Amino acid sequence: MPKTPIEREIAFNISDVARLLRTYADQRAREFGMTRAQWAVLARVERSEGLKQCELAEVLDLQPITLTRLIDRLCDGGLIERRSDPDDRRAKRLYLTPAARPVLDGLTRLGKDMMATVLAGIEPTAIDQLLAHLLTLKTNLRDAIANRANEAAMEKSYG
Amino acid sequence: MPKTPIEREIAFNISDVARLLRTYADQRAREFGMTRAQWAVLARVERSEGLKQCELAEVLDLQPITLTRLIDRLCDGGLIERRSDPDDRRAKRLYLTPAARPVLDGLTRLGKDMMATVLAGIEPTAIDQLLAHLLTLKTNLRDAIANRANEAAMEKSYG
DNA sequence: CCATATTAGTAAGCTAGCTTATTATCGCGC
DNA sequence: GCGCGATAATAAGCTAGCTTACTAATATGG
Repeated sequence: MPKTPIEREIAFNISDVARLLRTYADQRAREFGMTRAQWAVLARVERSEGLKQCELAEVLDLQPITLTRLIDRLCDGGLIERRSDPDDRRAKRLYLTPAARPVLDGLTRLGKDMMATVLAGIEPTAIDQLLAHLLTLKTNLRDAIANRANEAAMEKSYG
Repeated sequence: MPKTPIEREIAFNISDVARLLRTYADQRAREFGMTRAQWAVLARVERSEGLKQCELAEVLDLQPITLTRLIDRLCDGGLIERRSDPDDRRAKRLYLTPAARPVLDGLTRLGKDMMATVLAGIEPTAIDQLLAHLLTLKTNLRDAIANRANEAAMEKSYG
Protein backbone atom coordinates (compact mmCIF):
# COMPACT_ATOMS: atom_id res chain seq x y z
CA MET A 1 0.00 0.00 0.00
CA PRO A 2 2.75 2.57 0.70
CA LYS A 3 4.07 4.13 -2.49
CA THR A 4 7.56 4.00 -1.06
CA PRO A 5 9.41 0.80 -2.03
CA ILE A 6 10.72 -1.39 0.73
CA GLU A 7 14.35 -0.58 -0.04
CA ARG A 8 13.73 3.00 0.85
CA GLU A 9 11.91 2.03 4.00
CA ILE A 10 15.08 0.28 5.10
CA ALA A 11 17.07 3.48 4.78
CA PHE A 12 14.54 5.59 6.62
CA ASN A 13 14.11 3.05 9.40
CA ILE A 14 17.81 2.64 9.98
CA SER A 15 18.09 6.38 10.39
CA ASP A 16 15.08 6.40 12.69
CA VAL A 17 16.41 3.60 14.86
CA ALA A 18 19.82 5.23 15.07
CA ARG A 19 18.28 8.53 16.11
CA LEU A 20 16.09 6.91 18.73
CA LEU A 21 19.03 4.89 19.96
CA ARG A 22 21.04 8.03 20.32
CA THR A 23 18.25 9.83 22.13
CA TYR A 24 17.75 6.90 24.48
CA ALA A 25 21.45 6.38 25.10
CA ASP A 26 21.92 10.09 25.72
CA GLN A 27 19.06 10.11 28.23
CA ARG A 28 20.49 7.17 30.11
CA ALA A 29 24.14 8.24 29.86
CA ARG A 30 23.28 11.64 31.29
CA GLU A 31 22.99 10.00 34.71
CA PHE A 32 26.76 9.57 34.43
CA GLY A 33 27.30 13.10 33.17
CA MET A 34 28.20 12.06 29.65
CA THR A 35 26.81 11.47 26.20
CA ARG A 36 26.64 8.38 24.04
CA ALA A 37 29.48 9.56 21.78
CA GLN A 38 31.73 10.18 24.76
CA TRP A 39 30.76 6.79 26.12
CA ALA A 40 31.88 5.09 22.92
CA VAL A 41 35.23 6.87 23.06
CA LEU A 42 35.75 6.05 26.72
CA ALA A 43 34.90 2.38 26.17
CA ARG A 44 37.36 2.18 23.34
CA VAL A 45 40.17 3.76 25.31
CA GLU A 46 39.47 1.25 28.06
CA ARG A 47 40.04 -1.60 25.63
CA SER A 48 43.26 -0.19 24.25
CA GLU A 49 44.98 2.41 26.35
CA GLY A 50 47.90 4.32 24.92
CA LEU A 51 46.48 4.83 21.44
CA LYS A 52 47.31 7.98 19.54
CA GLN A 53 44.34 10.16 18.67
CA CYS A 54 44.69 9.43 15.00
CA GLU A 55 44.70 5.69 15.66
CA LEU A 56 41.60 5.98 17.80
CA ALA A 57 39.87 8.06 15.12
CA GLU A 58 40.67 5.26 12.69
CA VAL A 59 39.15 2.46 14.76
CA LEU A 60 36.10 4.53 15.68
CA ASP A 61 35.70 5.58 12.04
CA LEU A 62 35.46 9.25 13.00
CA GLN A 63 37.12 12.32 11.58
CA PRO A 64 40.08 13.41 13.71
CA ILE A 65 38.50 16.75 14.52
CA THR A 66 35.28 15.13 15.68
CA LEU A 67 37.30 12.98 18.06
CA THR A 68 39.41 15.92 19.24
CA ARG A 69 36.37 17.66 20.63
CA LEU A 70 34.97 14.56 22.29
CA ILE A 71 38.32 14.04 23.98
CA ASP A 72 38.37 17.68 25.04
CA ARG A 73 35.22 17.07 27.07
CA LEU A 74 36.40 13.78 28.52
CA CYS A 75 39.60 15.50 29.62
CA ASP A 76 37.62 18.38 31.10
CA GLY A 77 35.58 15.77 32.97
CA GLY A 78 38.78 14.21 34.26
CA LEU A 79 38.11 10.76 32.81
CA ILE A 80 40.97 10.46 30.37
CA GLU A 81 44.25 12.24 29.87
CA ARG A 82 46.48 13.09 26.93
CA ARG A 83 50.16 12.25 27.35
CA SER A 84 52.78 13.43 24.91
CA ASP A 85 54.41 10.70 22.92
CA PRO A 86 58.12 10.73 23.78
CA ASP A 87 59.11 9.68 20.26
CA ASP A 88 56.85 11.97 18.26
CA ARG A 89 56.30 15.45 19.52
CA ARG A 90 53.22 15.88 17.32
CA ALA A 91 51.39 12.95 18.84
CA LYS A 92 49.38 12.50 22.03
CA ARG A 93 48.48 9.18 23.59
CA LEU A 94 45.30 8.54 25.55
CA TYR A 95 45.00 6.97 29.01
CA LEU A 96 42.19 6.47 31.51
CA THR A 97 42.36 8.28 34.82
CA PRO A 98 41.44 6.46 38.05
CA ALA A 99 38.16 8.41 38.06
CA ALA A 100 37.10 6.58 34.89
CA ARG A 101 36.87 3.15 36.53
CA PRO A 102 33.61 3.49 38.46
CA VAL A 103 32.03 5.33 35.56
CA LEU A 104 32.94 2.53 33.16
CA ASP A 105 31.54 -0.08 35.52
CA GLY A 106 28.24 1.77 35.68
CA LEU A 107 28.15 2.19 31.93
CA THR A 108 28.70 -1.50 31.34
CA ARG A 109 25.66 -2.36 33.43
CA LEU A 110 23.70 0.38 31.73
CA GLY A 111 24.60 -0.97 28.30
CA LYS A 112 23.33 -4.44 29.11
CA ASP A 113 20.10 -3.09 30.50
CA MET A 114 19.56 -0.85 27.48
CA MET A 115 20.13 -3.50 24.87
CA ALA A 116 17.87 -5.96 26.67
CA THR A 117 15.13 -3.35 26.36
CA VAL A 118 15.88 -2.51 22.76
CA LEU A 119 16.12 -6.11 21.53
CA ALA A 120 13.12 -7.38 23.48
CA GLY A 121 11.08 -9.84 21.43
CA ILE A 122 13.82 -10.75 18.96
CA GLU A 123 15.19 -14.28 18.90
CA PRO A 124 18.93 -14.78 19.50
CA THR A 125 19.37 -16.32 16.04
CA ALA A 126 17.56 -13.35 14.53
CA ILE A 127 19.94 -11.04 16.36
CA ASP A 128 22.85 -12.81 14.71
CA GLN A 129 21.23 -12.40 11.31
CA LEU A 130 20.51 -8.76 11.97
CA LEU A 131 24.12 -8.13 12.86
CA ALA A 132 25.31 -9.96 9.75
CA HIS A 133 23.07 -7.83 7.54
CA LEU A 134 24.21 -4.65 9.19
CA LEU A 135 27.81 -5.60 8.52
CA THR A 136 27.01 -6.22 4.87
CA LEU A 137 25.37 -2.81 4.57
CA LYS A 138 28.35 -1.24 6.27
CA THR A 139 30.79 -2.82 3.84
CA ASN A 140 28.68 -1.83 0.85
CA LEU A 141 28.46 1.74 2.08
CA ARG A 142 32.14 2.05 2.85
CA ASP A 143 33.01 0.79 -0.61
CA ALA A 144 30.53 3.11 -2.28
CA ILE A 145 31.81 6.14 -0.38
CA ALA A 146 35.44 5.22 -1.01
CA ASN A 147 34.76 4.76 -4.73
CA ARG A 148 33.20 8.18 -4.99
CA ALA A 149 36.12 9.71 -3.13
CA ASN A 150 38.55 8.00 -5.51
CA GLU A 151 36.68 9.23 -8.54
CA ALA A 152 36.73 12.75 -7.18
CA ALA A 153 40.48 12.52 -6.61
CA MET A 154 41.00 11.16 -10.13
CA GLU A 155 39.10 14.05 -11.60
CA LYS A 156 41.19 16.51 -9.68
CA SER A 157 44.45 14.97 -10.85
CA TYR A 158 43.68 13.92 -14.39
CA GLY A 159 40.25 15.29 -15.19
CA MET B 1 36.73 -13.23 20.61
CA PRO B 2 35.60 -9.61 21.02
CA LYS B 3 34.97 -8.73 24.64
CA THR B 4 31.96 -6.72 23.55
CA PRO B 5 28.75 -8.79 23.58
CA ILE B 6 26.79 -9.09 20.37
CA GLU B 7 23.94 -6.94 21.69
CA ARG B 8 26.25 -4.01 21.96
CA GLU B 9 27.66 -4.63 18.51
CA ILE B 10 24.14 -4.22 17.19
CA ALA B 11 23.88 -0.76 18.68
CA PHE B 12 27.26 0.36 17.42
CA ASN B 13 26.68 -1.02 13.95
CA ILE B 14 23.28 0.57 13.56
CA SER B 15 24.85 3.90 14.43
CA ASP B 16 27.68 3.25 12.02
CA VAL B 17 25.38 2.28 9.18
CA ALA B 18 23.19 5.31 9.79
CA ARG B 19 26.18 7.61 9.77
CA LEU B 20 27.56 6.10 6.58
CA LEU B 21 24.12 6.22 5.01
CA ARG B 22 23.89 9.88 5.86
CA THR B 23 27.35 10.61 4.51
CA TYR B 24 26.61 8.75 1.31
CA ALA B 25 23.17 10.28 0.86
CA ASP B 26 24.57 13.74 1.52
CA GLN B 27 27.31 13.21 -1.07
CA ARG B 28 24.81 12.11 -3.68
CA ALA B 29 22.10 14.63 -2.77
CA ARG B 30 24.57 17.47 -3.03
CA GLU B 31 24.34 17.16 -6.82
CA PHE B 32 20.81 18.49 -6.35
CA GLY B 33 21.88 21.19 -3.92
CA MET B 34 20.30 19.59 -0.89
CA THR B 35 20.94 17.30 2.03
CA ARG B 36 19.42 13.99 3.01
CA ALA B 37 17.31 15.53 5.77
CA GLN B 38 15.88 18.12 3.38
CA TRP B 39 15.25 15.36 0.88
CA ALA B 40 13.18 13.42 3.42
CA VAL B 41 11.10 16.50 4.16
CA LEU B 42 10.58 17.30 0.51
CA ALA B 43 9.55 13.73 -0.30
CA ARG B 44 7.03 13.76 2.51
CA VAL B 45 5.51 17.06 1.43
CA GLU B 46 5.17 15.59 -2.06
CA ARG B 47 3.11 12.73 -0.69
CA SER B 48 0.82 14.94 1.33
CA GLU B 49 0.75 18.58 0.40
CA GLY B 50 -1.04 21.03 2.63
CA LEU B 51 0.12 19.60 5.96
CA LYS B 52 0.72 21.92 8.87
CA GLN B 53 4.27 22.00 10.16
CA CYS B 54 3.29 20.34 13.40
CA GLU B 55 1.59 17.51 11.51
CA LEU B 56 4.63 17.00 9.34
CA ALA B 57 6.88 16.98 12.39
CA GLU B 58 4.65 14.25 13.81
CA VAL B 59 4.86 11.94 10.80
CA LEU B 60 8.59 12.52 10.37
CA ASP B 61 9.12 11.98 14.09
CA LEU B 62 11.12 15.18 14.41
CA GLN B 63 10.97 17.99 16.92
CA PRO B 64 9.07 20.98 15.54
CA ILE B 65 12.10 23.24 15.79
CA THR B 66 14.26 20.80 13.86
CA LEU B 67 11.69 20.80 11.09
CA THR B 68 11.31 24.58 11.14
CA ARG B 69 14.92 25.04 10.17
CA LEU B 70 14.88 22.39 7.47
CA ILE B 71 11.85 24.12 5.97
CA ASP B 72 13.63 27.47 6.21
CA ARG B 73 16.28 26.15 3.84
CA LEU B 74 13.85 24.52 1.47
CA CYS B 75 11.95 27.79 1.27
CA ASP B 76 15.17 29.70 0.67
CA GLY B 77 15.88 27.25 -2.13
CA GLY B 78 12.46 27.92 -3.60
CA LEU B 79 11.29 24.29 -3.44
CA ILE B 80 8.42 24.59 -1.00
CA GLU B 81 6.33 27.43 0.35
CA ARG B 82 4.52 28.19 3.58
CA ARG B 83 0.94 29.38 3.23
CA SER B 84 -1.02 30.75 6.15
CA ASP B 85 -3.91 28.59 7.24
CA PRO B 86 -7.09 30.67 6.73
CA ASP B 87 -8.75 29.10 9.78
CA ASP B 88 -5.86 29.22 12.23
CA ARG B 89 -3.61 32.21 12.22
CA ARG B 90 -0.92 30.33 14.17
CA ALA B 91 -0.57 27.60 11.57
CA LYS B 92 1.26 27.43 8.24
CA ARG B 93 0.63 24.80 5.58
CA LEU B 94 3.27 23.47 3.24
CA TYR B 95 3.13 23.20 -0.56
CA LEU B 96 5.57 22.30 -3.30
CA THR B 97 6.56 24.96 -5.80
CA PRO B 98 6.82 24.11 -9.50
CA ALA B 99 10.60 24.14 -9.14
CA ALA B 100 10.40 21.08 -6.88
CA ARG B 101 9.11 18.71 -9.58
CA PRO B 102 12.30 18.09 -11.56
CA VAL B 103 14.30 17.87 -8.35
CA LEU B 104 11.97 15.22 -6.96
CA ASP B 105 12.17 13.22 -10.18
CA GLY B 106 15.94 13.20 -9.98
CA LEU B 107 15.89 12.25 -6.32
CA THR B 108 13.60 9.30 -6.97
CA ARG B 109 16.04 7.86 -9.47
CA LEU B 110 18.91 8.60 -7.12
CA GLY B 111 17.18 6.78 -4.28
CA LYS B 112 16.73 3.62 -6.29
CA ASP B 113 20.33 3.65 -7.40
CA MET B 114 21.59 4.23 -3.89
CA MET B 115 19.60 1.49 -2.25
CA ALA B 116 20.58 -1.02 -4.94
CA THR B 117 24.19 -0.28 -4.01
CA VAL B 118 23.61 -0.42 -0.28
CA LEU B 119 21.59 -3.64 -0.29
CA ALA B 120 23.79 -5.47 -2.77
CA GLY B 121 24.23 -9.12 -1.81
CA ILE B 122 21.20 -9.36 0.46
CA GLU B 123 18.31 -11.62 -0.52
CA PRO B 124 14.85 -10.08 -0.93
CA THR B 125 13.46 -12.25 1.87
CA ALA B 126 16.32 -11.17 4.10
CA ILE B 127 15.48 -7.56 3.32
CA ASP B 128 11.95 -8.17 4.55
CA GLN B 129 13.29 -9.69 7.76
CA LEU B 130 15.70 -6.84 8.24
CA LEU B 131 12.89 -4.32 7.91
CA ALA B 132 10.72 -6.26 10.35
CA HIS B 133 13.50 -6.31 12.92
CA LEU B 134 14.14 -2.62 12.50
CA LEU B 135 10.48 -1.91 13.12
CA THR B 136 10.59 -3.98 16.31
CA LEU B 137 13.62 -2.06 17.55
CA LYS B 138 11.88 1.18 16.71
CA THR B 139 8.80 0.25 18.70
CA ASN B 140 10.87 -0.90 21.65
CA LEU B 141 12.86 2.31 21.63
CA ARG B 142 9.84 4.56 21.32
CA ASP B 143 8.20 2.82 24.25
CA ALA B 144 11.34 3.00 26.36
CA ILE B 145 11.80 6.70 25.67
CA ALA B 146 8.13 7.44 26.29
CA ASN B 147 8.20 5.52 29.58
CA ARG B 148 11.16 7.50 30.79
CA ALA B 149 9.47 10.75 29.81
CA ASN B 150 6.35 9.71 31.74
CA GLU B 151 8.33 8.82 34.82
CA ALA B 152 10.07 12.16 34.69
CA ALA B 153 6.71 13.93 34.43
CA MET B 154 5.33 11.91 37.35
CA GLU B 155 8.27 12.87 39.49
CA LYS B 156 7.74 16.52 38.68
CA SER B 157 4.07 16.39 39.61
CA TYR B 158 3.99 14.05 42.54
CA GLY B 159 7.59 13.31 43.42
C1' DC C 1 71.42 18.48 4.17
C1' DC C 2 67.87 20.92 2.88
C1' DA C 3 63.33 21.32 0.42
C1' DT C 4 59.22 19.20 0.02
C1' DA C 5 55.58 15.96 1.21
C1' DT C 6 53.13 13.77 4.85
C1' DT C 7 51.20 13.34 9.32
C1' DA C 8 49.11 14.79 14.13
C1' DG C 9 46.35 17.77 16.15
C1' DT C 10 43.41 21.67 16.06
C1' DA C 11 40.34 25.70 14.33
C1' DA C 12 36.41 27.59 11.80
C1' DG C 13 32.13 27.11 10.10
C1' DC C 14 28.38 24.22 8.18
C1' DT C 15 24.03 20.74 8.92
C1' DA C 16 21.02 18.47 11.90
C1' DG C 17 19.53 16.54 15.99
C1' DC C 18 18.04 17.80 20.91
C1' DT C 19 15.94 20.53 25.25
C1' DT C 20 14.03 24.48 27.13
C1' DA C 21 11.68 28.82 26.65
C1' DT C 22 8.94 32.63 24.18
C1' DT C 23 5.18 34.57 21.49
C1' DA C 24 0.84 34.50 19.37
C1' DT C 25 -3.38 32.37 18.89
C1' DC C 26 -7.10 29.20 19.93
C1' DG C 27 -10.68 27.16 22.55
C1' DC C 28 -12.74 25.29 26.62
C1' DG C 29 -14.89 25.85 31.14
C1' DC C 30 -16.98 28.48 34.19
C1' DG D 1 -17.51 36.64 27.53
C1' DC D 2 -13.29 36.04 29.48
C1' DG D 3 -9.37 33.79 31.65
C1' DC D 4 -6.28 30.30 31.51
C1' DG D 5 -4.35 26.09 29.69
C1' DA D 6 -3.09 24.00 25.19
C1' DT D 7 -1.13 24.48 20.69
C1' DA D 8 1.78 26.42 16.38
C1' DA D 9 5.77 28.28 15.24
C1' DT D 10 10.08 30.04 16.41
C1' DA D 11 14.37 31.33 19.27
C1' DA D 12 18.53 30.20 21.92
C1' DG D 13 21.98 27.28 22.93
C1' DC D 14 23.82 22.54 23.41
C1' DT D 15 26.15 17.92 21.13
C1' DA D 16 28.02 15.66 17.31
C1' DG D 17 28.80 14.79 12.69
C1' DC D 18 31.16 16.84 8.39
C1' DT D 19 34.61 19.62 5.08
C1' DT D 20 38.24 22.65 4.49
C1' DA D 21 42.28 24.77 6.10
C1' DC D 22 46.16 25.88 9.34
C1' DT D 23 50.38 24.85 12.33
C1' DA D 24 53.97 22.13 13.95
C1' DA D 25 56.71 18.25 13.54
C1' DT D 26 58.45 14.33 11.08
C1' DA D 27 60.05 11.70 7.07
C1' DT D 28 61.96 11.47 2.62
C1' DG D 29 64.36 12.22 -1.78
C1' DG D 30 67.48 14.60 -4.70
